[in-house]
Amino acid sequence: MTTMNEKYFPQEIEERQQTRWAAGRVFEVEPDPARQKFYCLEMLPYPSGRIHMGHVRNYSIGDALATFKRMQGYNVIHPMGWDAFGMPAENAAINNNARPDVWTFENIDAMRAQLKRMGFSYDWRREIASCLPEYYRWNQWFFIQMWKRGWLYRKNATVNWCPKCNTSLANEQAEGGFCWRHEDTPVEQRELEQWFIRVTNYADELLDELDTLEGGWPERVIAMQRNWIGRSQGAEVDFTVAQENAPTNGKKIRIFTTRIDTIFGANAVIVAPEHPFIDELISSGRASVELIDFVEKQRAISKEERIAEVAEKQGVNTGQFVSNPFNGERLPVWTANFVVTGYGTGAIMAVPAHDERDFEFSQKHGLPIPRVIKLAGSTDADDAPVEAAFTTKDETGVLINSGRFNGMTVPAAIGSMTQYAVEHGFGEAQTNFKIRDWGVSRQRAWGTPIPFIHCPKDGIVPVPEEQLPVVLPADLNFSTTGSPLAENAAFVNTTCPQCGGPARRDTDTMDTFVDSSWYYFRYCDPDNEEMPFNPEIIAYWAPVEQYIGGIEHAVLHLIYTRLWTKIMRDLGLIDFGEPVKKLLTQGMVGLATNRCEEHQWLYPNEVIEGKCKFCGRPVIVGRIEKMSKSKKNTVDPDEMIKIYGADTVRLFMLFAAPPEKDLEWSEAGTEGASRFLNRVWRIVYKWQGKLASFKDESLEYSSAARALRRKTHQTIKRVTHDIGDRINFNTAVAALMELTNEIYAFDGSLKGEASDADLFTLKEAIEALVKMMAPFTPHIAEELWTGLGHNEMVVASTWPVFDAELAKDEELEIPVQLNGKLVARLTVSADATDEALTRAALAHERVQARLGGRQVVKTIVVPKRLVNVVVE
RNA sequence: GGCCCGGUGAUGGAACUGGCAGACAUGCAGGACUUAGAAUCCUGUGCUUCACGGCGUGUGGGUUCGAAUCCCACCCGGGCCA
Repeated sequence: MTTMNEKYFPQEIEERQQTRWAAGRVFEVEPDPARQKFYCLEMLPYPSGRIHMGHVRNYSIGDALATFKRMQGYNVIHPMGWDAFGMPAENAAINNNARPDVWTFENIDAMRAQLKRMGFSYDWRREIASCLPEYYRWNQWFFIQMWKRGWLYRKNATVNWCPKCNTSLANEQAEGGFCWRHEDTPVEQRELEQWFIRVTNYADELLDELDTLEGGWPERVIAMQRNWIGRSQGAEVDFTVAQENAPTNGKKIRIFTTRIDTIFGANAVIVAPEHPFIDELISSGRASVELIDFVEKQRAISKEERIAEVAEKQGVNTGQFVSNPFNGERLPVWTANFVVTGYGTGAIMAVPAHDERDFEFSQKHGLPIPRVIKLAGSTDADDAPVEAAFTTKDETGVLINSGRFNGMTVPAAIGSMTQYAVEHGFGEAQTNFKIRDWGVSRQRAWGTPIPFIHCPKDGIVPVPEEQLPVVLPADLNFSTTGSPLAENAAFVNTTCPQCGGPARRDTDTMDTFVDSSWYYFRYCDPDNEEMPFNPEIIAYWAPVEQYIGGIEHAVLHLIYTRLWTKIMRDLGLIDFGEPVKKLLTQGMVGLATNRCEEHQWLYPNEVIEGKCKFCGRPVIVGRIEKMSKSKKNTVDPDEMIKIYGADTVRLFMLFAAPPEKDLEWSEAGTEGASRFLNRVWRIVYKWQGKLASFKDESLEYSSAARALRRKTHQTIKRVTHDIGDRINFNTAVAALMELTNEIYAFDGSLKGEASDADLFTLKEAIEALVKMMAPFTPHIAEELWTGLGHNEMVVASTWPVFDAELAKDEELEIPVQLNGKLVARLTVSADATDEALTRAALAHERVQARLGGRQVVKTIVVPKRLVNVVVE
């Protein structure tokens, strides 16, 4: 047993305890069917080189929960790894002539050391790095399994292309027409042959199973995913091109609509600029100069940009006509920027009276705006001009000007008009999704090679599974404008596994979201060389009980990983479809920005008393923003650890705000956290060695001792609830601070020699306090635990259990209200009856004085909480 | 425009189910100890008033014995979608 130092030296004890945990292997776990498991998972970092405060917060939250659950007796798996493929490594290779693998592994080593300095309770034996062939071979294996089943395919597609990344991007990575990594770089459109995973097979399930996540996942993440999947039920209808329009006459343009009930109000058919109908017009020489010009311009702009709200609704009349299959009406065919391919059929019918975009478009181009829906009970004439689009879709809308369908409500008309279209052979019911098949090809060198071979004779042939992994060459040349992988002859040139003739390897690599779609399954069985993981082991550890990460992954990673889970289920590897039971999205760590007129953005330590350190000019303080290097509003976790120790940094992160809210880094707040730890240290130091073990039976407790015991047990109850049920660490820490204050008060109240009962009371309070600190500040808790004479580790000890009898209040302070306004407080024994409370309240002199003889109408008693006297 | 989340002291935040608004912490003020204190300990601290008291959870209304909490309208901030 080490004796405690009088003073708290965090750096010294933190190193000692980290060594002790590693030697004791206390965080290393194996499946144990006799114990209940708990999978605590935090989003794995990209190995950029340094941990930032966002990571520290994310992992401090996860670690607090992991330690708590461990102390509660769960078999807790708590792993960490590296999302190690991606662009920064490649950029380092290009700019600094570094090797991406070397650069990445150096970063991993540096960041692992930082995480270890934080003292997180990871089972490091399970660490994975997605750039290692031992990991990414299973990405390749998954691809081949999917290919065999037709879930992976190739097609020509217009892709979002970022000229800075030199690669294609998924739709999710190109929102608003800009690259997600280069917010100032507009995305270009390119036509490429690409690999796709058939997400649409799973779209219904991805949407419907969101319901099962309610309660466990934040509502807004569920809402974002619902929007993203974007299921819309409607119908497809064929419009036939009019006879006089040779050579396209008799052809059909198929449109998608969710409002077939409004088809009598259509005034045009609008096709996307990419629609084959436009190509036919152009190739047959029937397109006007204006049309060709418009189409060319639109095709160069990303779809996201075209349909952005701010974009003006633009279009050109093709000069062609179609007939409305419901009433034979001749309608002009237009093309417009707000209709795009890839969604529905790439063509719509314009119903200006009942669609806002169509209304705006028709007004601009002077097209007629007939109304076909009337609000039940409306007195508007059926042919009155339409002032604004009217989009009611429920039973209150009734059809007018719609022939035989007049008088039907909107929902009824949708059903019967769809049926009519089916019966007459010009349409069918159709469900569309906004979510696209997942384009997984990237034209990058630092990623998982896609394991296929292009043979001139046999076409696309998967690499035989026994030849996996297809390893990235180490000698990639990055000083090229093209693809380093495609230019590496030794990699590209191979032989066809089927015919043995010369063939070329596919040179695309996988989107890195593939890596992160299943990494936490691999943690459970990280060294498996036969399979991605052993299903029996996964059956024990998965699914994840608690996942913690940033809200920025609400639709990207978190949809892909749900998808991948369903794919793995259908491959027979697992027997469930949802990987994560509870999700916590933590808020960002922010700090106000500082700017000097001359020296631009300044780091916090470059500002001295509101002035620039370099030139003395007053600093312009900006609003609180997410910490970022570009604005220099960052604080380096390592520096904070050097000054305050890891425990203080962790404690501040957990105390300053509830986990899902944004948090402002504050030096003053950190000082406060540090002060608390010192305060605990001093009181434990004072009493350690004196708190010999007593049985508490038959001791006589003073009222002060009874009060402290009550506080101890109430605190255990509260902290257990705050961590376990609410995941609210800030209030849990506040409760521990309250307990500490009470211990100080009790200590100060002791006069002369402390009795056995006093010593027991202190021992009980201090030991509970130290144990409950372990999830937040494990190093100091461990050190104090040792100081208190325990040989076992506190992180391996059991969570305290409260005694309901001891937690009960002896007396209560009951507020008395008069008509809901506070007028007095009663101190009564905890078992006072409602009648006794009422009598005491009415008898109270302040109540009597305020009553002034008025008649008491009634009294309301909330048992053990309040009395309200109601008068006229 | 639609949907969602939020608005509480000087500051971060607390108040779990409609029941004492402001726990805990920061900051500030005062005191103790000290050669000294930016350490530590103690006390005070929503606003207003000499006081009794009055007023207070973005604004206005409502429900209720009682509203930070529920309902309606509005203002402001953030997010997602269009």
